[in-house]
Amino acid sequence: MLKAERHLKILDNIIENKKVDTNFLAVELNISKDTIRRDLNELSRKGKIQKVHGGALVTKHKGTHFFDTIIDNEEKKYVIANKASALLKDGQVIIISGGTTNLVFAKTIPKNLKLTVYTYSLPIAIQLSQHENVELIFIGGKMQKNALVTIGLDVIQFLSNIKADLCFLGTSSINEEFGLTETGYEVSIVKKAMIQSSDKVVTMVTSEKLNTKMPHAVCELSQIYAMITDLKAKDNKLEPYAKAGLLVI
Amino acid sequence: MLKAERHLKILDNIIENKKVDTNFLAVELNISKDTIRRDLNELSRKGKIQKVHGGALVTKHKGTHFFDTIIDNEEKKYVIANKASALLKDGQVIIISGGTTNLVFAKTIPKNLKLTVYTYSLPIAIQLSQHENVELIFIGGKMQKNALVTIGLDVIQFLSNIKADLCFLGTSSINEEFGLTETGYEVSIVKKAMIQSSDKVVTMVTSEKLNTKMPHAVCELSQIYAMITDLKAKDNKLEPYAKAGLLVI
DNA sequence: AAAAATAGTGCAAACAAATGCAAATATGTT
DNA sequence: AACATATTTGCATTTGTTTGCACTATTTTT
Repeated sequence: MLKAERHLKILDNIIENKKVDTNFLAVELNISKDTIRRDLNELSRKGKIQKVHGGALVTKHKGTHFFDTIIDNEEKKYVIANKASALLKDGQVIIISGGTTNLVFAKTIPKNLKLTVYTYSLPIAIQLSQHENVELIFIGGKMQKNALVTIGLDVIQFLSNIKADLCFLGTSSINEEFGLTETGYEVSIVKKAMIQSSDKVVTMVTSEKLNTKMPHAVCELSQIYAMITDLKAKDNKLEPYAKAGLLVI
Repeated sequence: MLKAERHLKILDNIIENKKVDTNFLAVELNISKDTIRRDLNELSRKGKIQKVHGGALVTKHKGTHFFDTIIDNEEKKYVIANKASALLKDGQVIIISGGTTNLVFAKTIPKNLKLTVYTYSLPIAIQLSQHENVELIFIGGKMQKNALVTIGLDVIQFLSNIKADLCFLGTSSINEEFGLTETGYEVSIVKKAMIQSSDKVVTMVTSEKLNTKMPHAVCELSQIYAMITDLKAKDNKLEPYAKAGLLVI
């Protein structure tokens, strides 16, 4: 059986049952569990399914509400988010980009902290609208439906008029040589603008995105103030970044 | 059963009953109490539930259930929304203001209609992000937390640069003599700007708001093209408005 | 204050996932 | 067709997770 054919069968199965089980598939499709796992990894990377221990689930579990969207590596993201929250101080003006890491970060921001927050992410705006003490400014523009963030000229223009203390960037990819890179062109442009509008840039990276590279450049390592990961600060995977002068947290 | 699957079931259960009981779950999901406890701990760490002795409770945040917020007079609003949707045509550019009537309206917009929609309401943006064929532009600015809409100079400025075919206004109050009026000053200003930016203004009014008045003026009846209510078009409560030249629907 | 119920902890067994490797298969090039 | 190259697959090994059990600690009830 062809790999692509197998993938389709797996997807069918997952849609029908809302979940799928590695062992079941191995028997059903008559192939080793290893291969099934590799298939699930691949489908998960493409965002078609949500991989979990023992199998996978449909990406959007319909019927659950907005905040319950399944978040990849949620544990890791909470680790990162908590470290990030520790950087915040009363009275700061910050910019938060999109992505699930930032969404988790928004959740962990202490409710008593007085902040001014700029964001262009709809889910983050919703989250922060629950924070009494956050003055929230939403950066308007054309909505990108999949990511639920605004993009385009309006966003860039808006950003060009503000100056924040900190900018928290969720990160597609980071790499010693090329710095931050993004999958999408438009998002890369917006992130550049965010960096221009902030004194210090903090990037949040889950460990599996370390040392990867995407097509669209955002910035060099030298422009980044701090990098937060789910790893211990002295993990030797992080050594090159510390050497490059980043504050590794 | 997969662990992740179990977690979803627990969440479903908890949302339905507002609470959940360790023993019950152990029997229901056919797994040891130890595991249920571990599950509850994990979900609690993620902030999805609130753990208590013997089980767990829902974590309630205002606005958590965006799509099922309690809507006053929901029936009436669906009547209005359906009439409003009938006015829409492919290719139109429309502005939608805030409020629950407009939220219901957004829900009833046919998914196959190609529209460009400007809005400054977070819940409406979320709703419309589910509509494949709607090009959605969010009008940014400072968020007003209670109403979940943006307000202020940025909004006015943004509106001054656009020109829409139709503008759908949710309405606080309407009155033969004073026209549309609003509770809040800032919202009244924004609505004025919306009217300026549109060829035609459609106002949606639930019948109990007819012939009432609020402190801040928005516009005269003469500036309105159509008024949609939950009543029959020829209901005699609506006669004065028809006489004033409005298209009463 | 004792009894009952619930919760936390450490442990070992079962199970699942990641990794490296080599054989098998597919793909591209001359 | 023959060859080199790349991809895919299964296996063995290592590493990490999950789970029930026995035991202890804590909380609730009587």
